[in-house]
Amino acid sequence: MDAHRLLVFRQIARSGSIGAAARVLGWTQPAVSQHLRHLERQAGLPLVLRRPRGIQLTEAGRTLLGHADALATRLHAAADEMNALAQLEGGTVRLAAFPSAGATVVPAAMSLLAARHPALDVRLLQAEPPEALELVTVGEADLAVTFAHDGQPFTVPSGLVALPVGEDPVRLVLPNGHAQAEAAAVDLRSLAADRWIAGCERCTAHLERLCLAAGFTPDIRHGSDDYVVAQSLIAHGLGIGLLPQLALEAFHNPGVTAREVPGLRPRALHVVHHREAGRTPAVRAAVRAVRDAIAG
Amino acid sequence: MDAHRLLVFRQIARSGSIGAAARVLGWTQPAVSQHLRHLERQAGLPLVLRRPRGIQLTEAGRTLLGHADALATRLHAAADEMNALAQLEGGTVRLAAFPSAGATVVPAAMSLLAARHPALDVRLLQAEPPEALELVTVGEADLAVTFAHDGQPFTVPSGLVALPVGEDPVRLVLPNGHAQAEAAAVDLRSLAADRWIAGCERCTAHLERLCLAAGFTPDIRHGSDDYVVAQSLIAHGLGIGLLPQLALEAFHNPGVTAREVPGLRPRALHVVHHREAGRTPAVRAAVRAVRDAIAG
DNA sequence: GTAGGTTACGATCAGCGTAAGTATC
DNA sequence: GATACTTACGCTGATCGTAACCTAC
Repeated sequence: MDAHRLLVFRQIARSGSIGAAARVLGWTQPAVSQHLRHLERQAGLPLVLRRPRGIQLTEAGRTLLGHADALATRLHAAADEMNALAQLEGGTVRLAAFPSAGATVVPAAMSLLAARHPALDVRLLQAEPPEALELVTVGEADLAVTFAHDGQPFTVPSGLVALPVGEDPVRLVLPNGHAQAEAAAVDLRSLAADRWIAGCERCTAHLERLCLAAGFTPDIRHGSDDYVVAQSLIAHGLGIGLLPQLALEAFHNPGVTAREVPGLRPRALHVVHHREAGRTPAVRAAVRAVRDAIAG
Repeated sequence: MDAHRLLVFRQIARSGSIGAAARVLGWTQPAVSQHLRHLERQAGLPLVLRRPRGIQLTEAGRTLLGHADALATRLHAAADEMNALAQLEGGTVRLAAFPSAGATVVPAAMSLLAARHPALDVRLLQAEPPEALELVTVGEADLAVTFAHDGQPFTVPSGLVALPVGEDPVRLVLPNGHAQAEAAAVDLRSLAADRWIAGCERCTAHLERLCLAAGFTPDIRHGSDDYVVAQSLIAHGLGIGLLPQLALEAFHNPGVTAREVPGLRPRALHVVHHREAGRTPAVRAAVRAVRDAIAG
């Protein structure tokens, strides 16, 4: 059964004659006649009775018309739904973001998205960058918000693309009253003797790389990728650490002081999605919203 | 939305890759790829994510797949139903027949049809030939069983075709004990003085034409197109008449005697249907059954 | 190398239009 | 003659195949 012919047949049935159907379709009469002939040959049955003032459906024709109507309805529904998705009048976008972004810029971005496209369903999944990339790779998330420290090679799995969406300065975090808390200019070299609190795996690597460049190996006593825990450890004088600005925006323990370190490069923020997803309106809108939330 | 492309897309989704879909379809990979590209362009959305070992559906793709599945199901259902009608594994045929046929050959034909095609739904409508033709013309019956007396022009409305299916001898019906009831050979001329019982309009015209040819005008006292009534009138000695053999087979009043009249031509029996209906299997089967019932 | 996919382009065939013919009113 | 449809046939264009190329593993 050829669906196209079925739709032509439907027009014949609705118009009441082959010629009328041809006029509606913008075709000539023989073109429509041929379609009907093919359909009847394929069905092995006459579908219409040719009468002087038009056609009349046979039993087979009435039966087929029911199917043709259902077909047309389906096709329209499909087109409508595709249009809704293209116009962002529906659909879902799933964001995977690391915690400090999930507590700051991502909610802001989601709020922007909700305002711009109320019908869009936005969902947040919390995941550190490596897991976030995996979620996108396997299709459980549409967009990952990730970071990469300066000097760390930032590569994404093949098939994915990363777009820079901003930077996140890295601060030195000291307990209130620390010797360097009020110094004019902070230098890592002056902290070689301190004890350190490390963060996530990649943050720890970044810290070690920086200290090595400054001429010492940091004495890392504790580690936590939870910025609330890290600040608490620091506030209790158990060590010092580096924390990104986003983490300090998400939560700032009053017992700690954050200092800018000259020469300390910010970490880069990216959004990552499948290469093809860059043409999905919902993903594009989400990317714009994340970028605007960071810029705003 | 192009239905054909949708079905190709369905195959892609089911196969898990464009190449696999191409193999199933017996096409090359680029052919399938093009279909997908057109579909994505028309939808304005990516439908699949191209991954190293095949494709993965996007949200739009999953949505569209649902519609494509529904479409395929419909098309199969339509084909199945057309096939059932073509194979006489379903469907309806409506017969319009005049009373004496409806009481004799048509039930026999319906019985034959039921035996040959148990799933076929056969319906009988009783109607004198002119009305039967009208029923077929307007589509309320598929097949008319009609008769035409010898010498009567038998024409059917345009668009309809008539097929001869047999003959029905016309008998002279006399009350038992009538002078001619036991004669060696009956001659209409010997009945010029009798009173007559006429039948339906066309039968009356036929009777008058026969009598005129025999040299007299019949003294018609009563008329009834009901053969039971007519025979009752004759049995009571109120007149004599002509009745077709089918009417006598349907009902024979023991008070009447039927005689063959040499030279009296039988009436012709036809089945009539729309020209196109001649290719409808159910109608063809019904025609065969009527013909076989008359011949058997 | 193998597997999956795309782009570019040529060739073929489905399908529409034109023209001519049939039938009914 | 007007309307409805079919048949015959030519031409165009959608669509499929071939060839060349890209990417990932």
